[in-house]
Amino acid sequence: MATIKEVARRAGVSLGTVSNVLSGNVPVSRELRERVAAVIRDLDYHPNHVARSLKAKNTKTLGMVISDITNPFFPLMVRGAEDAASAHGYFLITFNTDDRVERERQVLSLLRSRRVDGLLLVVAPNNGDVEHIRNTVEAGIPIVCLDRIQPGMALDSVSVDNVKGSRMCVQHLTMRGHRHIAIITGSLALQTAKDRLRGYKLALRDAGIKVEADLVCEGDFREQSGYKLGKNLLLSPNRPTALFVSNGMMTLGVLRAIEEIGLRCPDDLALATFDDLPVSEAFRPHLTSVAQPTYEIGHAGANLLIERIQAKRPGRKRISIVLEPDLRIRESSGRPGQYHTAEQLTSPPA
Amino acid sequence: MATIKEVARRAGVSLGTVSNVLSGNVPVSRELRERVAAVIRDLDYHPNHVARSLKAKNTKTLGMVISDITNPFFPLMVRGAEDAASAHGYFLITFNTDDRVERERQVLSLLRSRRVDGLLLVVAPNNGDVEHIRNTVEAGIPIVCLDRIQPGMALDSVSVDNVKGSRMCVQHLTMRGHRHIAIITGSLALQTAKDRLRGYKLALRDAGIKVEADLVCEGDFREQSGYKLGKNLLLSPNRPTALFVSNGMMTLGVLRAIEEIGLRCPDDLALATFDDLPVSEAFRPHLTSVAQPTYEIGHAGANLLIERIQAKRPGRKRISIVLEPDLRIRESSGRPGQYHTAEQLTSPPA
DNA sequence: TTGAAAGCGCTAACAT
DNA sequence: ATGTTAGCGCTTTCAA
Repeated sequence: MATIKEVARRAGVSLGTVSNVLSGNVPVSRELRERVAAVIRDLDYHPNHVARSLKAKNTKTLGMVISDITNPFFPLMVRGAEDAASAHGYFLITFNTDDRVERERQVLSLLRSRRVDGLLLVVAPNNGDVEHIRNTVEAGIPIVCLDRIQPGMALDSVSVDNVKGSRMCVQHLTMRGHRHIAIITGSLALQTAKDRLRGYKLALRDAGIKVEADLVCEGDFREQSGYKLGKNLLLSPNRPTALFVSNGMMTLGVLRAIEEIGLRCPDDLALATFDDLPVSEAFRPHLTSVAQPTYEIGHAGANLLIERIQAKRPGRKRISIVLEPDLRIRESSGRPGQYHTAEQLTSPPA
Repeated sequence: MATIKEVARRAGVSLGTVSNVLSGNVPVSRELRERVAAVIRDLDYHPNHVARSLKAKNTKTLGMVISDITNPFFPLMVRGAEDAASAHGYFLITFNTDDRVERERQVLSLLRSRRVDGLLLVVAPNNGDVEHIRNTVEAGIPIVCLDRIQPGMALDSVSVDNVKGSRMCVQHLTMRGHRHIAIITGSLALQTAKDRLRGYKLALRDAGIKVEADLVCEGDFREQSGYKLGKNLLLSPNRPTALFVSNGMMTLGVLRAIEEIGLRCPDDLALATFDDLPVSEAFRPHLTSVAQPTYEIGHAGANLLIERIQAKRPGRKRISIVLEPDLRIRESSGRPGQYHTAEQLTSPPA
């Protein structure tokens, strides 16, 4: 592979001149410029970005750490981040942690060796095990948390108002007349999951409904836990008339459970969920859901990160961008007035 | 950020010794080893991989070029590639081209500047505009094509037997009794799309059915084209009794068209499709489809690429791995014997 | 076993 | 406007 030296030799100019032609920072005479350009084309020369990075002490690369790209929630977020990064001349390297802290630790270490200029981080559930994150911050690497925020660690973040979103959504269920509303939460080691639970409780309180402990089930944001907990819930003697699921993947599991048991939604059970997955129009029933501006989270996150890197947003003050969720009322939560008899609202059919 | 020099100074050893401790290639006395290790921990030292790359003339990085990560077909493929890359100590950088050649050209150039060790490439529809790919190969950068193969360019590839897959699938439709079977193809600038059309034609021939030109519609593998062509087809006087769609995204569009028109599937129309998207269990009707081993394509592709890079598979001979598709018969193509009256099979209801 | 030093390809400061 | 050169952080000879 050709080097800048080779180009200089063939064009009969000095190495610095080629560099100047390339960067455009220093004026070069028309003649030399054209001679150099011609050689570059002939040789199909591509400047060695590795060498540039070593010299410049930056890599124009961002690291993005998510749980799993095959979770349909993430691709839009990644795409948003990538588009923003690209627009500013940055590369984006994405890593999956499968929500395991050990893997997150390992990934951060690799990314630091690669000298990424900054990090977009969807934290794994960690129960306070954040040494690796703290070290990274101390090493001077800017971090922007996406989607989930890390409590107790003044990091920049872009997230959604989870409390508000689930509160709106559960409120919608109470307004349909439900008083037996269950929730399947995410792992409560995540602030996101706690917040969504909090919104649920607030909505119940607003409606003067007591929280029933056996209607609150802790899942882990994965399909399987939605299936299992959904099945338990729907087969239990205290079957709820409505179910709020804290994310889209678990809802897929719940749908499977509903079908297996042979219940009909929304007739036998009203369903509403956090997340409106991209292909959800093809789901039946159409799901009432709280949509997040997923692309925007990634996009705004990358933009904020780049501003931090370029120190256009200096200072120690943390920046938290909180985006608005959007309640989309559809088929799965039933029609207005559908649920109104005492039996329907309080107990399952015999 | 600490350097190897700093570590050496603090440990009171030479710079080479630290390097030897790090690599483990050269024996170092226990004492020095421990002293160095301690300093590394204290300083939270992370070896500068950029410098290593410059020296070593490799980056331990693979480039992956796909059309669009938000297309649900790709995440599993990317994950497969990433898992394989990770297992061998490689990074994976993913880029979207949105199936535009100009963007592909640009991306390859960026990737070459970054000195990736090899490329995983899902080619964009290009009508022979492949100069940038040829240049990359000539520069000595190994390329493995995924999913789509590039005709006329002896590149390594991992793909699926598209002819066989669509032939099986359309054969299934003819065996249900259909004789008016339409196809929505992908962009015929792609070999993949041509192959799936070929399988369709073969299946018709097998069943002694003539190809009707107005039942063959060229789309572009995107949702919107499925919607539009689906709508045309279903509203045309020569409405087919069955429809084979060449990929999953276009099928989403077709489902939307079916719903808007108010047709019932499979009763009014039998539907079958290439691709079995990850969340498709939640679709209604359940789709009869040809599933591809998507994860495996990415995984095998990355493994093959790494073998090429490490020259464990030397020689000029091209390697083509062709994986088997899997026909999954479900609800959307109807029940056996469902379609048997002459009217149902030849003309739409008045 | 350990240390010293050259050099990977580039940028930028300096000299001409 | 152009050329020369030091040095980014590392690996890898080569010498000691």
